[in-house]
Amino acid sequence: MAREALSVDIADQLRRDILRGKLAPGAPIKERVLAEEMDVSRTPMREAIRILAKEGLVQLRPARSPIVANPCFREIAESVEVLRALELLSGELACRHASDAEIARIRALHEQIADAYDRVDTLDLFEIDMQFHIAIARASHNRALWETHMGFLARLWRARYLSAKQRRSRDRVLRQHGAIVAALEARDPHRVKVEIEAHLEALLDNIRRYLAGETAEEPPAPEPESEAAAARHAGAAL
Amino acid sequence: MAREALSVDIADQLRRDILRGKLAPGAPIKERVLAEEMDVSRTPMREAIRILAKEGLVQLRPARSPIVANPCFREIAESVEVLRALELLSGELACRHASDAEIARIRALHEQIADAYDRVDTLDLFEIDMQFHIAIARASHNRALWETHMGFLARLWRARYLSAKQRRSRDRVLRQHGAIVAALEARDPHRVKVEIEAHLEALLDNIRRYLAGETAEEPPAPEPESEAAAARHAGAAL
DNA sequence: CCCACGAATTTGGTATACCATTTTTCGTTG
DNA sequence: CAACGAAAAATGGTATACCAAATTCGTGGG
Repeated sequence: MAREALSVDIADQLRRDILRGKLAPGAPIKERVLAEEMDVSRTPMREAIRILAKEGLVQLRPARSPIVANPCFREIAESVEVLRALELLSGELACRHASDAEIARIRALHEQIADAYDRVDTLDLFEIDMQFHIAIARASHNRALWETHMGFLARLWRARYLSAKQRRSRDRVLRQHGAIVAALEARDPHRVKVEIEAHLEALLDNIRRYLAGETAEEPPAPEPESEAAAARHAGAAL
Repeated sequence: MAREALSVDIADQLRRDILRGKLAPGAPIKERVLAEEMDVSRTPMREAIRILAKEGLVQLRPARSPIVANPCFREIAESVEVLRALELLSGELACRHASDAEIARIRALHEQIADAYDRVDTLDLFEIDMQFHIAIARASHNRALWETHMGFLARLWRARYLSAKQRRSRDRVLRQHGAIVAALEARDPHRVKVEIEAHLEALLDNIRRYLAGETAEEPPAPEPESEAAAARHAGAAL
């Protein structure tokens, strides 16, 4: 038994393809062709698609090909709002619970970013950025929190990546990261909160600017999704 | 094509069985026997199990039967901490974005609870309680928020239910609900925040009391789950 | 009597085949 | 030539069969 996994490998691969743009937003995900391309059967491919759907990277449609999610600005902004709440909590808890070693690692990641700044390509840089933010969430020592946080990072990967590509914002990002690290080292929850908020505000600005006038193509959200149907998630239909 | 569904029906059924206690915490979920019991094939049963796993109600183990999640107090407390952040944000946004009709519906649910107070059985009462909290989250008009919020409600269903069963806490719960509704009607974010915080604090107290000395049977968390493996979720291994 | 080793069974993961619905295309007709 | 309709192709959902790993239980040796 392949100890827990072909489907997650496929999911990883798909995720990369989506985030790298090989599968454009809005593109259909045909499980048959993708399964053949990757030389696996439909079953694990199907599971992989579900995994990505839960993460919000692909959108399932009843009796239709799933498509690569293509969130409008409003949807992105809503996710960022939740991400803000999660990161603020992470920061607060990290001040209380993080070990010195964990904070040191966060600083190390920050310096790694500053170091690689204009040596490596944006995507590689962005990977470290991701690790930086994940490390903060993990430093909260709250598993439910960092797992959820990671889910939102994945969901916002593309938007964050597009934001990070805008070179002129890099100085600001670097400064903000530095400020966050310093506040963590001081274990000053209020400063951490302020700095994280500023960082996310800047992210939202970048995204807003990027998406300003372009894709007004998609309908806001044709899906009705009745409250009753949605409520099943919580077992409300018990 | 049964318009997107058998697996979610099964998931609903399983969720009910878990929450109603038919499948006790720690019990193994054998996809073969459950599939036969429900007279479906293993494929959709498998998908259903994954759905519940993502919700945190069942726990997948590599090369082992999944088991019904049996979180220890620490894990519950961590989830409640995240739930607090989500509900605080919900309350704040609801103050700004909720329609009067939505707030009226929240009050109606509150009064329905007060009404049914000691007429109906705890489980039915609890369903309404669930709807009450979901309605607040939905009033935020932030889809990502209320979906995530609903996920945590599901994850905490059992703990919340056990808390709600303690009759002597019901008066307090009712008072707190009333205070939350009043604060929402006044659209006073600060009051909403205070009241929600009190409500969740009480919840945690109840759970703590309930689980006080009993199940110290399970190992804290034998799963190492390397950071690298976990980081895949966020595409960090890109 | 206990421990160790191995075979059988259990169980989850994967592949393949089948079915139902939807979409598309092509032919016919007004 | 356009529009409607039926047939065919495509696609996702479900069922079944097969495989490999892991646990378990029985047996033999110490």
